[in-house]
Amino acid sequence: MESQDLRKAGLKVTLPRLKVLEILETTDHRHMSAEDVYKALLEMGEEIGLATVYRVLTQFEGAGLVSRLSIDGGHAVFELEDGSHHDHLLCVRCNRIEEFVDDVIEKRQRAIAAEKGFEMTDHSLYIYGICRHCQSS
Amino acid sequence: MESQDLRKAGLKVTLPRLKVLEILETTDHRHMSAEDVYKALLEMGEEIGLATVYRVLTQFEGAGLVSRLSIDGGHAVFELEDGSHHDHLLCVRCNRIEEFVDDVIEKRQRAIAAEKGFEMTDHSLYIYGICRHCQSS
DNA sequence: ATATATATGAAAACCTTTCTCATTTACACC
DNA sequence: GGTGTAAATGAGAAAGGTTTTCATATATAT
Ligand SMILES: [Mn+2]
Ligand SMILES: [Mn+2]
Ligand SMILES: [Zn+2]
Ligand SMILES: [Zn+2]
Repeated sequence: MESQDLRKAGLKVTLPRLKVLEILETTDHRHMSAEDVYKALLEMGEEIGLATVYRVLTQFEGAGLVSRLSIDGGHAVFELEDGSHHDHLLCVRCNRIEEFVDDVIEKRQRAIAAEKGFEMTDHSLYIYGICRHCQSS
Repeated sequence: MESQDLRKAGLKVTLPRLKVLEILETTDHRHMSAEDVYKALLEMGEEIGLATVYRVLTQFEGAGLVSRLSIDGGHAVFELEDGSHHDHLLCVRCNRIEEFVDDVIEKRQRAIAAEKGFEMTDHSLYIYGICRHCQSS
């Protein structure tokens, strides 16, 4: 019952919010831009404004329901938050996104921040490359 | 003699290009946005268009003379290329940028790409935090 | 010196994201 | 179930960084 998730986050339960959540939960593209979500909703026959999609996604991010990736050069994609941190591999040919977790890297990052006297608040790591699928074509 | 660098890159030797190069070589802010470079040139009394600065920096990037960092949220900064790869720590309070190299992380990235079947072409890693200077204030 | 391909500056266009504001809606309360 | 009020919405304008357009100027080969 996702209405509860919204209430818990202090957000009123509105149709646009439920619909955005529904898209994120049912898509097979785990990582979607605001535009992607917007278009998916239009195709579903929903009437929604793009500004609302941006607002709702930003609110969801604030509520910890989704997380935002800032892909190279001002283009954000969103994904449902699953509680576990991970980083991303991006195919430069087809834009496929894969996920990974690496404890060695996570630990080294903390060590580097400490060495440099930084109180680490966050990090972003993207590996770019050509995915298996695109190599054979 | 930086004229040679330009010629080697197949770029005509023009005043705007020489001046942008000069700024990058003499600034004490190793990482500068296009706007930073533009303003520095205006203060020097140079007449140059912002579009030219963007163009020249992009050409320099193509020629391997500078590298571009895409900071979180559509704002690029440039630095003179020194041949050696490094990653960055960014202070979220004062925007200070520090550099680091970590071979363990570099190696793990290659291993992860290989595991996932990616032919790695590049990567980007930013550690965000509060710098030493900003912690005591 | 001349010709020609290339570079420049100013302004307009671009693209993603945010803001404004008039209108609609959710929900607490009676 | 109505009502009031604060919050949410949609349309379009605005923002902010970057790129494009196009007429003019410049570098370089001959
Ligand atoms: Mn992900
Ligand atoms: Mn650097
Ligand atoms: Zn691919
Ligand atoms: Zn700082």
